[in-house]
Amino acid sequence: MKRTKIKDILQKGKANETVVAKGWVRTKRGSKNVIFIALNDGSIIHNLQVVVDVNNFEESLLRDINTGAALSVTGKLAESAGSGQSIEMLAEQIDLLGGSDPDKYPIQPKRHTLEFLRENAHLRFRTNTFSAVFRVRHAMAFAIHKYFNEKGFNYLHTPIVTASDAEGAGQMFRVSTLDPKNPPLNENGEIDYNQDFFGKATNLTVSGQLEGELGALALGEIYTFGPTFRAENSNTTRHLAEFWMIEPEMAFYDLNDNMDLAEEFLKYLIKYALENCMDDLQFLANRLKQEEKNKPQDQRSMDLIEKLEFVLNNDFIRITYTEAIDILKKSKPYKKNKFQFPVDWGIDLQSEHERYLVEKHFKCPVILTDYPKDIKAFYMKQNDDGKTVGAMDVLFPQIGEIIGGSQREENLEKLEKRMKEMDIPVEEMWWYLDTRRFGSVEHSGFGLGFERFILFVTGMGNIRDVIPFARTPKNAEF
RNA sequence: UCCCUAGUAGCUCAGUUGGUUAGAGCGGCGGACUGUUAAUCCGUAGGUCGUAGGUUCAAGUCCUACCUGGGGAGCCA
Repeated sequence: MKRTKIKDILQKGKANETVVAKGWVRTKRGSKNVIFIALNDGSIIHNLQVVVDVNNFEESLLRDINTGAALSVTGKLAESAGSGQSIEMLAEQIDLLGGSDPDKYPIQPKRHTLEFLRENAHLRFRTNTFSAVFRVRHAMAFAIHKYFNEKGFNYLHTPIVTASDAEGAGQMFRVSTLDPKNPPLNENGEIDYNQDFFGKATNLTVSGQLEGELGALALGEIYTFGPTFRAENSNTTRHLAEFWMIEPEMAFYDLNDNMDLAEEFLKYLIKYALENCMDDLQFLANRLKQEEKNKPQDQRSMDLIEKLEFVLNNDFIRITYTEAIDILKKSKPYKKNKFQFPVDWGIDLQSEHERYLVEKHFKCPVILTDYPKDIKAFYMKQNDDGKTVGAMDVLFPQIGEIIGGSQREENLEKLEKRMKEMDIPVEEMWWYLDTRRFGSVEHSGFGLGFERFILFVTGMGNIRDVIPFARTPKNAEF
């Protein structure tokens, strides 16, 4: 007999039907004559309650059914006599597929801290919280492809190994096959990368954007969705050394089109989550409530599902950097000297400023546009005022910058001039500049940090808990 | 990288101004219980107090360095 997934049993199973369920034991409890096993197979957050008449089974088998063990159970479904579930299974045959020593299995049937589970990342999928998080993560990855496919975007695979160090997005991981103990040297005594695998120094990508632009300026609209690597020594709840990024790039889009797309895209994903992941979201919402119940009222976050619905049903606020500086200068914390960092036109906004705008002033996602050119990348569209560029950052409560994007400078002379000003090697970037030489058009794009978005949707607090195996400074276990 | 903070049983933590044999809850194990919901009740085992130095008659407790975790900041997605 084929196995039936527990999701299907719980949602479609009928009394008196005989089925086979396979899964892992969450808890076992019971008395002299009857034992209850909570069985979970990852298909849904809920467990199947297996009812075992002790007299029908070998004592040694029952002894081996411990938390974490894998079972195949055949039995008849029945309306539950207990109150926690509507349907349950009366076991007729139980096979122990894989035992689990209760003395050594780290995941106990009790509350664990997220820190402990992070150190047991190989087994944390077996908890309610992490199975919920990773089902939601999957659903969001799927919805991303679905959204772009429906809009006629092409999924473009940009390279993971790159020779370009001009992307300007931070420190890179070197990729090399040279002997680290005895690398070949050139006349100047420097490492001779001509002898390396690719004949030049190469790194892991920090962004697929530049290659993405090449695709967009022919295919029209493309997006990338792949791993991204930054060798920054960042130790925060929202940075990873290896993370996944979605980067759409569109020809014939100006900054407003870009913002419209970003907003529509985020709302599409949130709607998809609400329509397809309700069980998991409900669980995560409760988890968050439990976690925060000891906090004072004003420090608790909004109910997760209410928060998602709020973002879905409200327009994002769109203001310029200049207007934001104005608002900050008129704000209470500014006047009372509560900000730690200065607020002045031309300097980048600090976390505290962004949080004030999003969480206190507007209480809504905010898109900031038209930043001073000196704090933004070389490729951004230079505005007519000569001072600002057509950048846009989407700021979310708690997470901060979730999207960073811009209209791209399509004018060859302006772009080359800016590159020289910022010491970007123009000659090496000949392939990028060719798009401006031949049929250059207005175009735009942005990058969405996938894990930051998953933080928002799941209500989790640490980015290391929304990626299966986190890579952070001093940590590449598993 | 900087600032703050923590490291005591499998897990979560308590351990007073340094002072005899280091505690609890949960989990594990054994037992009880005619259907439980992270079951309940009784019993039981389990600890080089992060590592290395130092101060002291005496260090889980004080000092120094290092390692690791957590929070915040910077860099950014």
